[in-house]
Amino acid sequence: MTEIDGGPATAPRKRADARRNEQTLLEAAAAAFVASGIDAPVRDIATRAGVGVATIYRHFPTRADLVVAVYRHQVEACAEAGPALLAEHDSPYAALTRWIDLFVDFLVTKHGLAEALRSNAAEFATLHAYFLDRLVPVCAEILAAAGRDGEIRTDIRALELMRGVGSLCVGANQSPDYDARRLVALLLAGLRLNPSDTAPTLA
Amino acid sequence: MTEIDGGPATAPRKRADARRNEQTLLEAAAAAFVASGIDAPVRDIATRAGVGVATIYRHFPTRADLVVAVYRHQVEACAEAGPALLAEHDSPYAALTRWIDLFVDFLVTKHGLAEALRSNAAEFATLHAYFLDRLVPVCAEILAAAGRDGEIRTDIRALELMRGVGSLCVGANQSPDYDARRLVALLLAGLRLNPSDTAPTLA
DNA sequence: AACGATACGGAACAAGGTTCCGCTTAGCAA
DNA sequence: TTGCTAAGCGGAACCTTGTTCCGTATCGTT
Repeated sequence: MTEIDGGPATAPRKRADARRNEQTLLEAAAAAFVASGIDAPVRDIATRAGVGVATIYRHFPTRADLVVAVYRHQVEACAEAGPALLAEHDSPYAALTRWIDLFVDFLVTKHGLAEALRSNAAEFATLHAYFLDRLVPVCAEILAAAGRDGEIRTDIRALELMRGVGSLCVGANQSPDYDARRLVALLLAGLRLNPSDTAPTLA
Repeated sequence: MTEIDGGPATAPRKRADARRNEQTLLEAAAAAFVASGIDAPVRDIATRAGVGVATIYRHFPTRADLVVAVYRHQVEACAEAGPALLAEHDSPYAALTRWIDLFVDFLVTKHGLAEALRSNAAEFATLHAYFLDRLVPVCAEILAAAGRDGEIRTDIRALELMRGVGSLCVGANQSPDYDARRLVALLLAGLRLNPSDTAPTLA
């Protein structure tokens, strides 16, 4: 996203210290997110990075911008895994379960991310725009393939499914006896047209 | 919960103004919850009730205590509906879907309640203790009946299912294109051992 | 070396939760 | 009826966290 240089008369390339700070902030934020979830206090992140709070707002106007920047690589990896999984599995449904696995892994290891993704608060508009725009089409492609093969019902949209999965992942780390994966598996089982094809056990 | 009088040497019966205030607070809180969700600012509730903030804390030490008190009646009604539904439906699975419907209705009409129920934050311990202690056994009974009849898989516990449903209901009112009920239906479909028995359409 | 634009830090402000403390008043007894 | 005491009350004060503002420092260029 940040242009290295490139196009004709794009952004005039930021000052060196600004670029340095942005990088430092990303690392500090990543650390803070691991320690306290994505709701880590702005001051904490600023302190970790050794900058003032205003610097954070200057680089990342909303928390969502920061979150997006921190997790962009992982979202990208998840998105790219979709076509790959489709290619390497004969059954699109198998690819779907594997891909959803990746998505769940991503969500549950980032404390608070599922919650933010679920929320519709204006602050997270950026986060929605990026995460969903990037991942929904991937999910839709897998769903469509499975639908064509008659493996699953076709009356569910990708966004809807991902919202559901995201909701189930909220709070995954809050209780030892809440296993988001089992419930997601149940949800996916609900998609099947002929469930006797698959093992009926829940993980 | 508040003893009218009763037992031998129990709580020494609060002062009249205290009892009056408690009632006023419950009404004010109910109104505030409808207007702003269960996260309504303490000051708002206090203003509505015409009391100071400390009075709220005195009667309801945590927000969860207040929430529980406000919704106790409705939780009770939901709990009592369980056995009734089982009795009036031949298929326990049908009773299950109806009962879950009631539960979902309850959650989605109380902004923020599902979220609180899902959360494991220490503050909501009281809320968990009451809501879940009261409703989980009811759900368990219906699940067991459906399991005995071979309608659903038996490897899912009531608490687990209710957590899942609760999670799906979080954010039900946040997006016009998020329909918690459809997803809950999908989750319940995932429970079925022989889904071809039921209509495969999602509401 | 100097200058203008960019970026910075931290104080200041806002909003919400929680606690503290001096005052009020219900309930009881003389 | 009048006093007394403890339960109860109100709201100011305090803490935490997000957000903005502004005087100052620094970069990059001339």
